[in-house]
Order: sequence, then structure tokens, then C-alpha cells
Amino acid sequence: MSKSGTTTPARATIRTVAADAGVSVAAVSKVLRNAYGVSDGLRDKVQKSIEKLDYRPSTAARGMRGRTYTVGVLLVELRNPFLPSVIDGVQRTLGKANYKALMGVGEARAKIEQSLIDSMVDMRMDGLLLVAPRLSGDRLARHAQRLPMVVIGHHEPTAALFDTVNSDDRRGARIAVEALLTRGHKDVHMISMPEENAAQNVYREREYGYRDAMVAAGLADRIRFWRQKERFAQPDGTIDALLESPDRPPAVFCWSDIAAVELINKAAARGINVPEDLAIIGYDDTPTAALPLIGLSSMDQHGTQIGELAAAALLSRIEGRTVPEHRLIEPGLILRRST
Amino acid sequence: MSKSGTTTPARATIRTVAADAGVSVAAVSKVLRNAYGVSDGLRDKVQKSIEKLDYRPSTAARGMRGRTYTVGVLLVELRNPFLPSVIDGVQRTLGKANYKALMGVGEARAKIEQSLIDSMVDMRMDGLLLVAPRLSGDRLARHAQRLPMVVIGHHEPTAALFDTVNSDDRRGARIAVEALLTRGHKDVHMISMPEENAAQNVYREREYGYRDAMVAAGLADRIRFWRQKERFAQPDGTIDALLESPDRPPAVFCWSDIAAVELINKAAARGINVPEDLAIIGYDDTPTAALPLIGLSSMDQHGTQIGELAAAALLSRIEGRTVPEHRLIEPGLILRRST
DNA sequence: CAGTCTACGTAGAACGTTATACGCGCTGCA
DNA sequence: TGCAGCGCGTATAACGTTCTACGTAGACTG
Repeated sequence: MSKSGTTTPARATIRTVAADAGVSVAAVSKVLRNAYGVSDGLRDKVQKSIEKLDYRPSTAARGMRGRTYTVGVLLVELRNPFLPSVIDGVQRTLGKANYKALMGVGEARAKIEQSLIDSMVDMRMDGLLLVAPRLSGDRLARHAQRLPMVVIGHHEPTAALFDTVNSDDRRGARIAVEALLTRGHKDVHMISMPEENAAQNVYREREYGYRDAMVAAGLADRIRFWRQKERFAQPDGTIDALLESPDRPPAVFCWSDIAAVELINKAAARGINVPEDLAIIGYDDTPTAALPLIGLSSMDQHGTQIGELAAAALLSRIEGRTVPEHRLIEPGLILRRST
Repeated sequence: MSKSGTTTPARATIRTVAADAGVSVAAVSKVLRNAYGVSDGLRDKVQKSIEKLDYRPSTAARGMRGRTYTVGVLLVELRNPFLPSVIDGVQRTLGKANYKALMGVGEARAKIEQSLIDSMVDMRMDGLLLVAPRLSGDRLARHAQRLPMVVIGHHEPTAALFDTVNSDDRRGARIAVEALLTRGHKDVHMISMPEENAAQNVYREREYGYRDAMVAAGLADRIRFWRQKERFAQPDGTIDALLESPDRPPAVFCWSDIAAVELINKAAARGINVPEDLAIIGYDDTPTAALPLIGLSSMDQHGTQIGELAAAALLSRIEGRTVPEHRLIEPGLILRRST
């Protein structure tokens, strides 16, 4: 922290290491990639020089020929409560294989996602892991053509060029709705996304699951959706409308805790008793749902496990697998006061 | 999406573009970097070819000589409620300058942070933006020696080699505590981090601010800290102890909403009335604090603004500035039911 | 003992940019 | 007329890896 002089010692390159160890550059490279044809003696010499010189290979240079040992992770939106646990799983699994994850945040906009993916490709990342991308199926396929890719939170069970790992949203929704039906409720309604966003197929799956449960219980005629209007979860009057409607149902299943938490708060503000007058189940099992003052029942998607599986799938794809894998993880119901 | 054949057309390189436009490779490079010595005619020709061939320069290759137009952003921990708004600001500002952000998640562990920063350096990113890093001051300085760097959420006002942008935590804490004092409370206590974590100096600053307010009110002898034990915000009995203590104070200032939300929930569970029997102010103004059922007063750090300023600082550093800048943003008090 | 195989190691071209150094044709001025 | 200066464009050497192709020595085979 002196004046300014402290000139940084030039960074060691593979050549420096080779010279120091008294071997060829190619030999060092082989050791780095633990490629075939390296004797123990040589490996040791090289390792020693590497440590001595504090050498780290330049990912940028690597990108020009071989692997970067880095994968790009595209996140929809930092506020998404599903993310942290997924990323935990991803990092753990990648870390074991000595891979690093570098992430971009798409702000839930296809344009931004597109440009972020381009950046990742331009950096020559070895693979892509997309979490709940907004991009359409064939756009995704186009990218998958160029490099290994795994998608989370986007149902595309017939995709041939990439893998998917998802919570079984249809089944999860059905489980949630059945829990409400078991309590004796008949008019179970669902709060869902706007139509165009439900095309974000995770939410469509949850709608199917809701339908499944209702139909199976012989309540097909009681099916009813309350659709939020805003793009993303901004309070927009839908929930107020539901609460004030003469048709207010005794039980509601919500596409996400985001809506369910708003619902439970606004119900309390109106003096509506939960769960006696209004039973609620949300989705995602956010930390907020677990607060005693909220006590919201919800569906746990097992994010960590999803992250681990997705990362493992990506690694095996990087190693050459090309036959697609599509996994569905069964979510778990967490019952709390609201049901 | 056919069988597998669909061989991807080889990606266009700067050479392809040069050939197509009938100019030299160097000319194309100049256009890309809008460097000196390009006529309008030449620029047009090149631009046209670039679009026609859908050419994008390889960041990896760029990294070997010049800039990558990418900055690395290191995040402490995805669950940190302060992050989303900061990143919004960062992305907006970087985007305008045609820079991209790629992020790493340090999981609040210095080891991981270190290795992530190394990765970013290895990728030849043009600069580093660290958000609430756990790394020590001189470790930070060491990195700053190698490339432009800006730090958020870590007070280091005398650092010579990098910039900092922070919320004025000391002042914010003082404002919060004064709001409690104004209500007539004398015994205002503070829930804080464990000692070693308070060395995470953001929290130490908040402790100073608490002290400042108490001392200024002539209540130095009433100062009292309740320190949580766990590394990060896991409920650990501290809050239960406070609530059951015979010395239970009438007002509490919390180092973060994380603690405050736990406090307000546990108080409710014990039938303690907030704010009559217990007034509370948290920090961070998380979405949870704003829920009607919670109604927690809190300090807004103006994260978006911090993100914008930090990104702007980083860009100007990349452009060559070397004299350090240390900015403090005044946070705002958000009063809700809990006070 | 010639020939083949295996294990280990090396030389050097490539990867796709940037940046330096230079060339060439015009202008303008003494 | 000579030549400095400027504006525009080009040739080419880096940058730090990987990877293919090849050489060599010793072990094994028939």
C-alpha cells in the first residue's frame, strides 16, 4: 500500500513454468489437463514449479483452443426465491469437478438473456446452465446446438439437444390442491399468472395439476382461475378482487408464495380468518412462508437437489454425452397454519 | 432439430468479416474498437459485413491482448436481501457503456471468494466489483494492484488502490436509534453480529452509530449489545434470551431485518405487543419488513443508487482514473408499525 | 535379431484478436 | 520544388494456451 511504485511482478505463464521445471511447454500443458503420457517424475517437477511461481493458466488463452473449465449460469431474476438453493447445489457439484460457475442475471427479459448467453459463448464457456429462462424452446435449441446446455425451471420434455431438470410442477400442484380438498373444501380456486406468462410453462404445469386434482375429485365445474395482470408479481388488484368477491372461495391455491403471501396479508387486514374462512397453499416454500406470523403452507421444490442434478448433467454432457436426459423431481408439501 | 447432422455453420471470425468487406483484418479491428483512423465509408462496409455474417468478436481472444468489455461481480451470498437492487443499478450503468457483468457467488467464505476472483482475473475481465466481500483489506489491495476494482459494503475509507461505495451505516444506525429515543425509550439495546463478524466492518459501523446516538442522548450507561452466536443469521437462542430476560428492553435496534423479523415473530408468539411493549427497527428494508403482517420499520440503503455509483466508478477506473474515490450514501428511515 | 508396441516427451502450428509500425497519397507551405 | 504533416489503411508480431504429429528409447514378440 505504498505510494504507487510497487510494480506488480509479471504474471507467470506456461513458458515460465516450463523453463523453471526444465521441460517443454507441451509437457506442462499435459500436466495441467492431466492428459495421457506423463510420468510421475515429470508431473512432480511441474507441480513444484507451478506452486513456486504461483502459476494459474489463463482462461482467456485456454478458451482459444481447449476448455475453460467454466460454465455460464443464467439466472432469471435475483429476487426469485427459488434461486439460492439451486445455486448452492450447482456450485457444490461443479466445485467437485474443479469447474467454476459464472452467472448472468437476465432480468426476466428475453433480450437480455439472449445477450448474456452470447457473452458466455463469446467467452468460450464449456457449457450453459439456464435457470427458468424466458427464451422460447427453439431459441434454446439453437443455442444448445453450439454447446452443452441444461435447463432448469422450463419444461421441454421432448427437447433433443439439451437436458432439463425440473420440479414436477404438475404433480406438486395436484398434491397441494388435494390437501385442500381433503379438508373438505369444494370450491378451490387458483391464483395464477397472466395467460401469456403462464406460457412460461412452469406455471401452465401447475395449472394442469390444479385441474387434474379438481377433475379427479369430480369438481371440474368448480374450476376457476384468478389471473394476475402484471408481468411479474406486482400487486395489481386481482387479490383484492378475489377477497371482496361474493364468490370468494373457501380455499385458494397460488402459483407462488409471492401471491400467497400477499393474499394472506390482505386477508388478515380484512379480518378474514385463515384457515377457517380461507385456506391457502402457496408454492416455493420461501423463508417468508415459514415465519410464524405468516405460517403459509407451501410446496418445497428441493432446489438444492435440482441444482446438483442439473450440474451433474451438464458435466456429463461436456464429457460427451449427447442423448438427452429429462428429469422430474417430486416436490414436498409443507403444511403450516394456513391450511 | 433433426437427427443430429445439422452441423452448425462455423462461427464467423474477424478474418471472415475482413474478406467479406474487402478490407484488412486490422481495419475491422479498428472499427470494432472504434479506434482512430477509420473513414465513414470503411466503417459502413465493415458494419454491413458484421451484420450480414452475424459476427461477434471472441471475448476469449480479446482477452489475450485487449479488453474483454466484461467486469466480474463478486456477490457475498445470494440470500442477502441487499443484492437485487444493487445489481439492478450495476447492470443498468454497465449496460449503457456496453459492458457486461458476470457474477460469482462467494458463499460468504473468503476461500471461495479468493478462487472466484482468481477465475475472473484469469478470464481477463476488465475490472472487479466486489459486493460485501469477506476478504481482508490487504488481500483486497493486492487484487486491486492487478486490475481496476470497486468495493461495495465494506468500509475501507483510506484504501488507495480501489474505490468504495457504501451506505453510511454509522449514520443510518444513528438515525434509527434516534427514532427510538424520540419515542421516549431510554433502554435501547442492539442485536448485533458475533464479535468476529462485526469485524465485517459494515456491522461495526452500525454499532458505532448506535453508540453515537446513545452517547449523544446521555445514555451511555444504557448501551447494551445482544450478540448472535452463529456465523450467519441462523436462529440461535439469542433472541429468545432477550425476550425472556428480566432486563428485556422496551426498544431494540437490529443489525439487519434478518434478526428483526425473527424478533418480531417471536415477540408475537409470546404475546408481547409491538410496539407498545417492544419497539423494533431493523436494517435493509427487505420485502418481508414491508408486509402488513410484519410491519417492521427499517433502514433503506438505496441499493440501486449504490450499484449505479459503483459501476460508474469502475468504468472510470477502467478508463484510467487512479485517484481513489470513497462515497457514502445516506440511508433513509422507513417507519412502520413496529416503532 | 528384426520388427512392433508402448510410454514418455517435444516441436510447432493453430486459435482470434489487438496494437505497433509503417506505407502511401494528398495538402499546404516555404 | 521539396518536404513536413495528416488521414487512412495494411502487414504482422504478439498474446498464452492446446493439440496433432512425431521422435526416441526400451520392452516385448516371434
